[in-house]
Amino acid sequence: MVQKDMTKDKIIEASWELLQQEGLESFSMRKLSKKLNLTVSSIYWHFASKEAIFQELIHQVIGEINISLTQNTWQEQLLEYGYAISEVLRSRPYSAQLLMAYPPKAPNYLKLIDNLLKIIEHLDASHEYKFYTISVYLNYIINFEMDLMYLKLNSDKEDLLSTADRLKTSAPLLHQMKQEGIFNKLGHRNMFDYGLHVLINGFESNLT
Amino acid sequence: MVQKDMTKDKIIEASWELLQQEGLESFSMRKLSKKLNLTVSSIYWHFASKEAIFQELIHQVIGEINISLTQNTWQEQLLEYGYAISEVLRSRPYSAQLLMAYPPKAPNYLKLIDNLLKIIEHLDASHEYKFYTISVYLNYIINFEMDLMYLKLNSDKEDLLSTADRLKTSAPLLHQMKQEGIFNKLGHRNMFDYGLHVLINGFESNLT
DNA sequence: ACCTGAACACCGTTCAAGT
DNA sequence: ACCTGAACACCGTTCAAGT
Repeated sequence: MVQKDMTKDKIIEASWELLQQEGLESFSMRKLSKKLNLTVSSIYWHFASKEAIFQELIHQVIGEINISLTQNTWQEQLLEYGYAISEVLRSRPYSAQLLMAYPPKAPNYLKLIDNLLKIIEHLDASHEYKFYTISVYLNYIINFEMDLMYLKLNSDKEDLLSTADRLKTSAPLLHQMKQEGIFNKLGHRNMFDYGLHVLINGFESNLT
Repeated sequence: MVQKDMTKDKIIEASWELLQQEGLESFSMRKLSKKLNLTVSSIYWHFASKEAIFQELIHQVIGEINISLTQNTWQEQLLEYGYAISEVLRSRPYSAQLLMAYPPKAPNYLKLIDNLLKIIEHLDASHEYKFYTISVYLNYIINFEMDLMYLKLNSDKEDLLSTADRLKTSAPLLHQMKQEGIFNKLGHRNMFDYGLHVLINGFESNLT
C-alpha cells in the first residue's frame, strides 16, 4: 500500500478550508460533510470526534514551524522562535483560536513545548518556573494572533469599542485613544515585537 | 416603582448558578429556563440574546473589583490591581472564560481599562504602546485564571499531558517535569506573582 | 407588560444496515 | 473496509397567540 488513508487526508484538507471560511465557532461536521460529498456518519469512521479532527489540525500547523536557531543567547532564540510561531499561525486562519480552545495534547505541540524548554534549560531556576515561563510566552503569542484575527474581522464596522457617548465620560482616556484611531495600529509587527521584548526582558530580570 | 426588573435580576442570579454548575460551553438557554421555571422564549423578553446575558455577567463581575490604591508607584499599583482582578475572577467560576470569549464592551469593563490606562498615563510612551501594555497585562491575568480553572477540573484524571511513553522520547524534558509532578504546583499564587512581576519589569525596561 | 407553545434551522454523535 | 439513513438528544432564536 503506497498511499494510506487518502480520505483521511481529504477530510483534513477540507477542514482547513472550512475553518478558514467559517471560523472555529461555525465549523460543523455537517458543513464539512457537504464539502466532501460524504455523509456525516462516514466522517466518524475516520475520526472519533470533531475534536480529533481539530487535534490533527493542531498537530499539522505546529509541524509547519521551521526554524534554524542561528542566534546563540536564549533571549535571541526565544525571539526567533516567537516570530516563527507567529508566522505559521497567521498562515493558517483561526489556528490560534484552535490552540486556545484545546490544551496541549497533539504530539507536535508537546514537542514544541519541549524545544522551548530546552532553550532555557541551562538557566538557574526551578522546573516549575521554567515551564510556567514557556506557558506565559506561548500564551502571549497565541493571544496576539487571536486578537489580530478579531481586529481584521471587525475593521469594517467601526464599533470596536461601544461608540456611545457614555464612553466620553466613563472612560475618557479610552475615548480619546479611540478618536486618535489607535485601533488601526494595534495588530502591527512593532506591537508584537514590543510585547515579546517585554516578556523576554521580564524573564531575564526574574528568572535568575 | 421601588423595585424594577425583578425577573431580570432573577435571570442573572440563575445564570451565575448555571455558569458555575455547567461551565461556559454547556450553558444553555433551555437549562437556564428550567432553573427559573420559565419558558425559553420568555427569557428573550428580558434579554435580547444569550450574549446579552453574558455581557451583564461581565459587567457585574468587573463591578465587584474594589481597590484602594494606597501604593504610589505605577508598578505597585499594577500589582495591587492585578491581585484584585484575580481575586474577583476566582470568586466567580468561569468568569475568566467569559472575559476571554467576548471583547470588551460592558461599561464596567471599559471603565476598568480606563482606570488601568490612568495608572500609566504619565509615562513617556505613545498611546498605542500604553493601550497595548494594558491589553497584555489583562490577557495575562485572565489567562492565568482560565488555566487555573482547567487545572482544577482535571486534577483527578492524571493525563494532563498525554501519558503515553512516546512523550519520553519525543519530549523528554516535559516528560521529566511531569514525573516530578510540577503540574500540581502550577496554579499557585507564587506563579501568578512571578508572571505579574515579569510583565511589570518588562514594561519598565521597554516603556521608557 | 409579561409569558406560552410551537416551530425553524441548526448542532455532535451513534448505530443498524448496506456494499 | 468503508459508507448511508435515520434517529437521539440537544442547541439559539422567533413569533403568533394568550393574559
